[in-house]
Amino acid sequence: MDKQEIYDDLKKRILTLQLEPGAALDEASLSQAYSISRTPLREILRALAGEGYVEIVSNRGAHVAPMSHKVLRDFFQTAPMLYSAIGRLAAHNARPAQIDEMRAVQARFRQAIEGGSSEDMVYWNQRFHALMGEMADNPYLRPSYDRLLIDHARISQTFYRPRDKDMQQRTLDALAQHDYMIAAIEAGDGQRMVDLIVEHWELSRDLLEYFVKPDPLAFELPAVNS
Amino acid sequence: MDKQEIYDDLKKRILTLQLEPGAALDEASLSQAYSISRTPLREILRALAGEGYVEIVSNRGAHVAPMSHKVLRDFFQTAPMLYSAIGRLAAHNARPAQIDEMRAVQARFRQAIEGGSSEDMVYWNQRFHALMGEMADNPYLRPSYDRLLIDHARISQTFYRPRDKDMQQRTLDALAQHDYMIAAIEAGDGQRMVDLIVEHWELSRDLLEYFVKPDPLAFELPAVNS
DNA sequence: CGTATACAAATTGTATACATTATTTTCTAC
DNA sequence: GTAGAAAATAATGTATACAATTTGTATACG
Repeated sequence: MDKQEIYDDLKKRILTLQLEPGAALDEASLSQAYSISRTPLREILRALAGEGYVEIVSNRGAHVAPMSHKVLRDFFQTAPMLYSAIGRLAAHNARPAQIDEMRAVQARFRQAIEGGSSEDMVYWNQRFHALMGEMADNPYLRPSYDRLLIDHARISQTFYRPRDKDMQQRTLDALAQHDYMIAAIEAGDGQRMVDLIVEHWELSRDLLEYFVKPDPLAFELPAVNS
Repeated sequence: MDKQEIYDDLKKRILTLQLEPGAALDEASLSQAYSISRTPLREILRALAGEGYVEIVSNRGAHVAPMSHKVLRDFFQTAPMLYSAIGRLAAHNARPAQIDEMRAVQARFRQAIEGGSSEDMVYWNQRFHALMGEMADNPYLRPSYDRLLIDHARISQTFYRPRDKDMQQRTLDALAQHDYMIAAIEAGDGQRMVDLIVEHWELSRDLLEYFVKPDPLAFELPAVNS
């Protein structure tokens, strides 16, 4: 494995929760596992920290970025705005080669759904949306957007129930929405894209909010939307 | 200078254009200048790359993040949305200690204006807005917001004319708006904050757009809001 | 029995030497 | 004299050794 592959491998393991949120990333073990010295491994960890996959505290090493309760609140608060903005820009700025690549990724996503591998599903879905971020071609929005995608992948993985019929149907709906998105991007239709993104988000959000109880005390307290 | 100080020093030099966009950052020279070895210096450069201050290309070293024409277009397209979102959140989430710190920073900004040092002005204005980003306390929005602030500082510095009477007046207006913002944050008034941010942005934008021609072709094309 | 302190182990941080990749210069062929 | 290739130079990338910091453990003391 060269440096780039190690980098991608760690990303994938974090996205698929093979490396759990908060898990310690020991430099010595990792460098031994990947057969490189600590120096380049440290640089990889620092690059991952810059993208939000990892948190580093001075003299206390690197840990997989945690998923606290606050993270979930902020996630639901922030995602719709950024997803819409990225979607609109993607429709305006996507290049033909990128659209081809998106079709290829979508095909892989479809395969993963048919194959029933939830890990692959989460990964190729993530690749689909990451590619949309590339299409948007806005260097200011991307770092935030990509961070949202990291946690979106991890949250989905956490709550996914492959045996649940309802959830299977929702997954197929999401797959179909992806196809419509590709069409909207190809047509350069920004408004259509925003509508699709909102729809897509609501599907995802309803699924997640079913499992996420933002406040465990809600049962004992009056139900107030703060 | 310890590692953190070197890190901060490089940030400051990039923000104030002492290190120009695109300038090469040679590892050997820098490590010698700061009296540390190349290993920790490389880590600093990689951390700066993660925040958008620096761009690193494999085997070709680090350069100060460039300021292309496209960057300017994207900047004007993206800033209003993120600035408003951050402003609203800051009003909702600011903690008393942060408000105190903001007052201190604002005092320094006022001093810089009175002292006439454009470098200090840009720096303390940047600190003011960066602090607002901290107050907002949203880990997803911050990386994008901070990147916008980097280029905002650099663009301002590029076009600032300290002798221009009109520009001096606008600077004083901006200073006053900062005071109103502190009041809005203290009152927890998110909507008031958004209004102030929009006003503040328009002041800044008008100033910059006077110098920046985002699209030389616009003159020949019909004026369309795409 | 709980707490504090001193020592030991483990982990991260830094410096230096060496390897690899880019770039520049120089030489040769045409 | 120019173009191309080869060598020299200079840069970045990696490995290893050592230093500093943190964490864990044992023991002494209240």
